Amino acid sequence: MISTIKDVAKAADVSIATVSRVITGSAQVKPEVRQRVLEAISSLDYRPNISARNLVMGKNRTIGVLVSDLTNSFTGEILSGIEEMCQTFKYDVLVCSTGGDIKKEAYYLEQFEGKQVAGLIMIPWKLHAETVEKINSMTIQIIMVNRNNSKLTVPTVAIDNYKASYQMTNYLISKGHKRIGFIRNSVDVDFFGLDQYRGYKQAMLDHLLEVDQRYVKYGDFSMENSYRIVKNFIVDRDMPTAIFATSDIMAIGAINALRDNDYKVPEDVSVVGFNNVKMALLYRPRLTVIHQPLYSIGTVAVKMIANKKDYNFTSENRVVIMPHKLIERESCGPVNMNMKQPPSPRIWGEETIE
Amino acid sequence: MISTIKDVAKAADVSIATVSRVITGSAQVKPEVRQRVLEAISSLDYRPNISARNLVMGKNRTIGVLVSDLTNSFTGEILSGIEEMCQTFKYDVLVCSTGGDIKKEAYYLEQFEGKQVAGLIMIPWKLHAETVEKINSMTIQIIMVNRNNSKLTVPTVAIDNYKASYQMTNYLISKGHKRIGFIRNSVDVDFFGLDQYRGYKQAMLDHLLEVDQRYVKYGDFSMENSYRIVKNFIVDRDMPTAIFATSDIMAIGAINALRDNDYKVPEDVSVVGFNNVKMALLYRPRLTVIHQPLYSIGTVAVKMIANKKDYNFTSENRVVIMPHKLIERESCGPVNMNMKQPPSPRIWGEETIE
DNA sequence: TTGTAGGCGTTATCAT
DNA sequence: ATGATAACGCCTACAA
Repeated sequence: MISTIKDVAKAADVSIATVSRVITGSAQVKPEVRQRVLEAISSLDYRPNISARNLVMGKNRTIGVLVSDLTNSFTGEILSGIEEMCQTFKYDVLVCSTGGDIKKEAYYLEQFEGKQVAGLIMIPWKLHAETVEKINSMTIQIIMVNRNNSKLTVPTVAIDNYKASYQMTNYLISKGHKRIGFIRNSVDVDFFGLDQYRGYKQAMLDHLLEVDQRYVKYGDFSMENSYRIVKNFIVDRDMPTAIFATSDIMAIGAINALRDNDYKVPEDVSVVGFNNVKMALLYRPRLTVIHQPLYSIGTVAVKMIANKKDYNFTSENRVVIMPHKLIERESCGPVNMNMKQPPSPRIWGEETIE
Repeated sequence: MISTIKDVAKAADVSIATVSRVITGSAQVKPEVRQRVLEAISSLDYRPNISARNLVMGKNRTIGVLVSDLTNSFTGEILSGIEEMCQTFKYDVLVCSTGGDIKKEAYYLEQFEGKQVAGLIMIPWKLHAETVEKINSMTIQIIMVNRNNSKLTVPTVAIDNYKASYQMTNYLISKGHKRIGFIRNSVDVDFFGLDQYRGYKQAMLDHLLEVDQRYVKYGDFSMENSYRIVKNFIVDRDMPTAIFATSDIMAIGAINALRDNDYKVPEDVSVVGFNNVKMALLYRPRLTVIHQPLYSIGTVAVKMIANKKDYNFTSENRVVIMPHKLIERESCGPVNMNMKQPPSPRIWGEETIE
């Protein structure tokens, strides 16, 4: 049987008010009484009921996190930062996963509102127009992670995707590449993919290079899709000399497609990634990438909720930009002018996870 | 301003009891009244206060999850199963991460007890003796995932690590390997590492093969450590023909060390992994592994809490065994009797994540 | 079918 | 320093 504050009061022969004082430390209690209470607590194995406490306190020390995919290490690394910072701020972390399902997204948004969480951090794959509207009209504090959009009015943490992409494209160009494949994401209204594409385009333009739409493809963050995209480059016998994938997993998919067809990376084709998840370093060749401070992004998101006043968000001043950097590793080299074409395209099975 | 059930009652001109009835559906309400209430709810944008509801219902629809590492995709995949099943059972998922810190482990165990969660699922790296004791004496329902121990008295979900390991070792032997390196984990009292080692040993014994302790090493689930272990095999000029790593990441670390020194996998040395996280398939060569149904393990853990009575746990009958399988891919081949030794061991930098 | 009222376990505001 | 007691928002007998 679970014991309540009343049981403790009875056992220690004091009022419940006194018990409450010793557990909250909200007021002085005579040491000997305090001792009696403490003993009663431990002998009865008493723990305060959180629901009751939250109810009377009118505040919910929990932060909700709404993610698209928990198995993704990108999510995991941000989540890790969120969790750590919540520990220091004494927030509970409530996690829900949508799998990218827009219905679930709407449902959980309402659930979280019902729970009246202290804040909600969203780590979505893509931003649907309907969701954006809903988000803007929510009464709870929402922080958007790594996604942005002109219609959005809630605070956001992200890197400067435009600059990062511009920088990486410049780097590729500096290595002599002119035909640069670009695997982007998130059609829709999402600024994530848009900013990255703009950065790529501008860098090309600044070097008087043509943006050839045959080389600009839409992925969906999956390795399978980028594998297919590169496979089509091979089938079409029209391979760019470098491929800029806007996620590490997509970069790996691209390299795998290349390798499975006897292209060498980076000798024949250079491939670069985006994010710098752990796998970017585990994979061989190690990926040259744009590094995003995922863990820090998570911690900042929590701070934005905990110290809302300090940030003083307005509709103009609502996005916190985190630093990124370009990390040179092994998957990118100088352009190879005489890239060999394989004798003939092969037949491939699709890659799937058993 | 957040509205309560009273506001709704006033707006709809009924009692709060009636409002409560329409939101819970616990009793019949005249359709027109019901309609009025519904309208009031939506116009006031009312959401029931979860704390109040939980308080009066005397139950806490939340399941705690205590993990060691959120960035690990092993954790992510189990968590994903947990989350999904919690959705269907209408549980909230409260996540805490310890980073393997035993103090934090104890702290969170108490926190969860205080919250009186419906159940607590633990996904630890290793099982410390002190923790085991604490776990056994807890009043809340705990489910242990993927770890076991003779001292433990709480329900557990896991695969049969002994059989899995036995099977994999047999497979290696069937490929002609006799000198098989084994990278194990979790010293302590943990059955996880122990069972796997026993399986390896038995398979060797059953084939009259010597278990050479020079080839049995302790990793810590990290890629860095297994990299170092294999590097030492090279330095010692004493390389087994196959390496059985008890986690995929450690297998990748082993392969990377091999590759960085011009050993070919699987031509020169075979390497196999354990778990089958997504990376096992993304990496090249694709890893031959023991597959663990991580997602299902997560779902089962939740079911064990939700349908506790059905499982009828006793101290003898407390572990639920999930099916595993051996998946043949590319990282393991027949033994190479004439494995070349590199001219001389090189100097390596340690692998670190920036 | 609907309303009244008691109680869930806490915290906090009064007195004392 | 301590003890009554009134909230907190909700559910549910019990009455009407």
